[in-house]
Amino acid sequence: MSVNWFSVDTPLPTGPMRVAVTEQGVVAAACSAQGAAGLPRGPELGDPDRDRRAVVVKERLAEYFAGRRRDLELPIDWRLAAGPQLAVLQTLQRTVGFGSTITYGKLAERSGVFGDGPEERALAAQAVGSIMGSCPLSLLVPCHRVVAADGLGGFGGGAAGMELKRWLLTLEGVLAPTLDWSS
DNA sequence: TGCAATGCTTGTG
DNA sequence: CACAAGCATTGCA
Repeated sequence: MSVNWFSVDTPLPTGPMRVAVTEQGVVAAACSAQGAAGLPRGPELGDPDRDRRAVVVKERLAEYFAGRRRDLELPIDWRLAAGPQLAVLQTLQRTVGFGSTITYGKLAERSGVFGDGPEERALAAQAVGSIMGSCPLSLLVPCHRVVAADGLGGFGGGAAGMELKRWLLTLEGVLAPTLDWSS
Protein backbone atom coordinates (compact mmCIF):
# COMPACT_ATOMS: atom_id res chain seq x y z
CA MET A 1 0.00 0.00 0.00
CA SER A 2 1.65 3.16 -1.12
CA VAL A 3 1.38 6.61 0.31
CA ASN A 4 1.66 9.57 -1.98
CA TRP A 5 2.13 13.16 -0.91
CA PHE A 6 1.22 16.40 -2.60
CA SER A 7 0.71 20.03 -1.66
CA VAL A 8 -2.52 21.98 -1.70
CA ASP A 9 -2.62 25.73 -1.87
CA THR A 10 -4.83 27.30 0.77
CA PRO A 11 -5.76 30.77 1.97
CA LEU A 12 -4.76 29.70 5.45
CA PRO A 13 -2.34 31.81 7.45
CA THR A 14 -0.18 28.72 7.66
CA GLY A 15 0.17 28.45 3.94
CA PRO A 16 -0.23 25.40 1.72
CA MET A 17 -1.16 22.05 3.18
CA ARG A 18 0.59 18.75 2.83
CA VAL A 19 -1.76 15.91 2.02
CA ALA A 20 -1.10 12.20 1.70
CA VAL A 21 -3.36 9.74 -0.09
CA THR A 22 -3.47 5.99 -0.43
CA GLU A 23 -5.66 3.67 -2.47
CA GLN A 24 -8.18 3.91 0.37
CA GLY A 25 -8.41 7.66 0.60
CA VAL A 26 -6.77 10.53 2.41
CA VAL A 27 -4.47 9.15 5.07
CA ALA A 28 -2.95 12.36 6.37
CA ALA A 29 -3.35 16.09 6.08
CA ALA A 30 -1.10 18.59 7.77
CA CYS A 31 -1.87 22.28 7.76
CA SER A 32 1.60 23.19 8.83
CA ALA A 33 4.80 21.34 9.40
CA GLN A 34 3.38 20.33 12.76
CA GLY A 35 1.91 17.01 11.78
CA ALA A 36 4.18 16.44 8.83
CA ALA A 37 6.79 14.80 11.02
CA GLY A 38 6.00 11.35 12.24
CA LEU A 39 3.59 10.64 9.45
CA PRO A 40 4.24 7.84 7.02
CA ARG A 41 6.61 9.01 4.41
CA GLY A 42 5.98 8.38 0.79
CA PRO A 43 6.97 9.53 -2.63
CA GLU A 44 5.79 12.87 -3.96
CA LEU A 45 2.95 12.56 -6.39
CA GLY A 46 4.49 13.03 -9.79
CA ASP A 47 1.77 15.11 -11.33
CA PRO A 48 -1.01 16.01 -8.88
CA ASP A 49 -3.11 17.50 -11.63
CA ARG A 50 -3.39 14.13 -13.26
CA ASP A 51 -4.18 12.17 -10.12
CA ARG A 52 -7.92 11.96 -9.59
CA ARG A 53 -7.63 11.77 -5.82
CA ALA A 54 -5.43 14.83 -5.63
CA VAL A 55 -7.71 16.75 -7.93
CA VAL A 56 -10.77 15.90 -5.87
CA VAL A 57 -9.05 16.85 -2.63
CA LYS A 58 -7.95 20.18 -4.03
CA GLU A 59 -11.40 20.84 -5.38
CA ARG A 60 -13.21 20.06 -2.15
CA LEU A 61 -10.80 22.05 -0.06
CA ALA A 62 -11.08 25.03 -2.36
CA GLU A 63 -14.86 24.95 -2.11
CA TYR A 64 -14.66 24.59 1.64
CA PHE A 65 -12.33 27.54 1.97
CA ALA A 66 -14.61 29.55 -0.24
CA GLY A 67 -17.49 28.79 2.10
CA ARG A 68 -19.40 26.89 -0.53
CA ARG A 69 -19.04 23.48 1.06
CA ARG A 70 -20.03 22.37 4.52
CA ASP A 71 -18.70 18.84 4.37
CA LEU A 72 -15.57 17.79 2.61
CA GLU A 73 -16.95 14.30 2.03
CA LEU A 74 -13.58 12.90 1.22
CA PRO A 75 -12.76 9.23 1.67
CA ILE A 76 -10.55 8.83 4.69
CA ASP A 77 -7.99 6.14 5.32
CA TRP A 78 -8.03 5.70 9.11
CA ARG A 79 -4.97 3.52 9.32
CA LEU A 80 -3.04 6.03 11.38
CA ALA A 81 -5.59 5.89 14.14
CA ALA A 82 -6.49 2.91 16.26
CA GLY A 83 -8.39 2.05 19.39
CA PRO A 84 -9.66 4.99 21.40
CA GLN A 85 -8.02 7.45 19.08
CA LEU A 86 -9.97 6.06 16.17
CA ALA A 87 -13.20 6.10 18.11
CA VAL A 88 -12.76 9.71 19.14
CA LEU A 89 -11.75 10.93 15.71
CA GLN A 90 -14.57 9.15 13.98
CA THR A 91 -17.09 10.35 16.51
CA LEU A 92 -15.86 13.87 16.00
CA GLN A 93 -15.87 13.63 12.24
CA ARG A 94 -19.30 12.08 12.19
CA THR A 95 -21.17 14.10 14.75
CA VAL A 96 -19.70 17.58 14.66
CA GLY A 97 -20.59 19.40 11.52
CA PHE A 98 -19.77 22.71 9.94
CA GLY A 99 -20.41 25.65 12.18
CA SER A 100 -20.84 23.71 15.39
CA THR A 101 -18.42 22.97 18.17
CA ILE A 102 -18.03 20.48 20.98
CA THR A 103 -16.03 20.54 24.18
CA TYR A 104 -13.24 18.14 24.99
CA GLY A 105 -15.21 16.60 27.79
CA LYS A 106 -18.37 16.23 25.74
CA LEU A 107 -16.58 14.62 22.88
CA ALA A 108 -14.93 12.16 25.23
CA GLU A 109 -18.28 11.29 26.68
CA ARG A 110 -19.88 10.92 23.29
CA SER A 111 -17.13 8.66 22.04
CA GLY A 112 -17.93 6.27 24.81
CA VAL A 113 -14.41 4.93 25.09
CA PHE A 114 -13.85 6.52 28.44
CA GLY A 115 -15.64 5.93 31.67
CA ASP A 116 -18.72 8.05 32.20
CA GLY A 117 -18.08 8.86 35.82
CA PRO A 118 -17.68 12.52 36.77
CA GLU A 119 -14.03 12.10 37.71
CA GLU A 120 -13.14 10.27 34.55
CA ARG A 121 -14.44 13.18 32.61
CA ALA A 122 -11.51 15.39 33.46
CA LEU A 123 -9.08 12.70 32.57
CA ALA A 124 -10.92 11.94 29.39
CA ALA A 125 -10.68 15.57 28.40
CA GLN A 126 -6.93 15.42 28.68
CA ALA A 127 -6.86 12.22 26.74
CA VAL A 128 -8.90 13.84 24.02
CA GLY A 129 -6.53 16.78 24.09
CA SER A 130 -3.64 14.43 23.51
CA ILE A 131 -5.50 12.70 20.73
CA MET A 132 -6.34 15.95 19.00
CA GLY A 133 -2.80 17.10 19.34
CA SER A 134 -1.65 14.09 17.46
CA CYS A 135 -4.45 14.06 14.96
CA PRO A 136 -2.89 13.61 11.54
CA LEU A 137 -6.02 14.64 9.70
CA SER A 138 -6.39 18.35 10.19
CA LEU A 139 -9.51 19.70 8.55
CA LEU A 140 -10.81 16.30 7.41
CA VAL A 141 -11.39 15.57 11.04
CA PRO A 142 -12.54 18.90 12.43
CA CYS A 143 -10.08 19.09 15.32
CA HIS A 144 -10.52 22.84 15.31
CA ARG A 145 -14.18 22.49 16.31
CA VAL A 146 -13.18 21.00 19.61
CA VAL A 147 -13.00 23.71 22.23
CA ALA A 148 -12.48 23.94 25.96
CA ALA A 149 -15.51 24.06 28.23
CA ASP A 150 -14.77 27.63 29.22
CA GLY A 151 -13.17 29.17 26.17
CA LEU A 152 -11.42 28.47 22.95
CA GLY A 153 -9.02 25.86 24.18
CA GLY A 154 -5.73 25.43 22.46
CA PHE A 155 -4.26 24.11 19.30
CA GLY A 156 -1.06 22.48 18.25
CA GLY A 157 1.64 24.55 16.66
CA GLY A 158 1.74 27.31 19.21
CA ALA A 159 0.74 30.81 18.17
CA ALA A 160 0.49 29.87 14.52
CA GLY A 161 -1.79 27.02 15.45
CA MET A 162 -4.09 29.25 17.43
CA GLU A 163 -4.24 31.66 14.57
CA LEU A 164 -5.24 28.82 12.33
CA LYS A 165 -7.91 27.62 14.70
CA ARG A 166 -9.42 31.08 14.97
CA TRP A 167 -9.26 31.46 11.24
CA LEU A 168 -11.16 28.24 10.67
CA LEU A 169 -13.78 28.92 13.30
CA THR A 170 -14.30 32.37 11.86
CA LEU A 171 -14.73 30.87 8.42
CA GLU A 172 -17.43 28.62 9.79
CA GLY A 173 -19.18 31.47 11.51
CA VAL A 174 -18.58 30.16 14.99
CA LEU A 175 -16.59 33.19 15.96
CA ALA A 176 -17.53 36.73 15.20
CA PRO A 177 -14.77 38.15 13.03
CA THR A 178 -14.44 41.18 15.22
CA LEU A 179 -14.49 39.35 18.51
CA ASP A 180 -11.20 39.39 20.32
CA TRP A 181 -10.42 36.02 21.84
CA SER A 182 -6.87 36.80 22.78
CA SER A 183 -7.86 37.37 26.38
C1' DT B 1 -7.82 32.01 41.64
C1' DG B 2 -5.12 27.78 42.17
C1' DC B 3 -4.13 22.88 42.29
C1' DA B 4 -4.68 17.80 41.95
C1' DA B 5 -6.14 13.92 39.09
C1' DT B 6 -6.75 10.72 35.49
C1' DG B 7 -5.73 8.23 30.59
C1' DC B 8 -3.53 8.34 26.18
C1' DT B 9 0.36 9.80 23.26
C1' DT B 10 5.00 10.35 22.40
C1' DG B 11 9.87 10.50 23.10
C1' DT B 12 14.04 8.03 25.25
C1' DG B 13 16.77 4.13 27.41
C1' DC C 1 10.40 -3.63 24.20
C1' DA C 2 9.74 -0.99 28.74
C1' DC C 3 9.55 3.31 31.25
C1' DA C 4 8.63 8.10 32.21
C1' DA C 5 6.79 12.82 31.21
C1' DG C 6 3.54 15.87 29.18
C1' DC C 7 -0.92 17.46 27.67
C1' DA C 8 -5.11 21.71 22.81
C1' DT C 9 -8.60 20.02 30.45
C1' DT C 10 -11.77 19.80 34.32
C1' DG C 11 -13.86 20.43 38.65
C1' DC C 12 -13.57 21.34 43.29
C1' DA C 13 -11.40 23.89 47.40
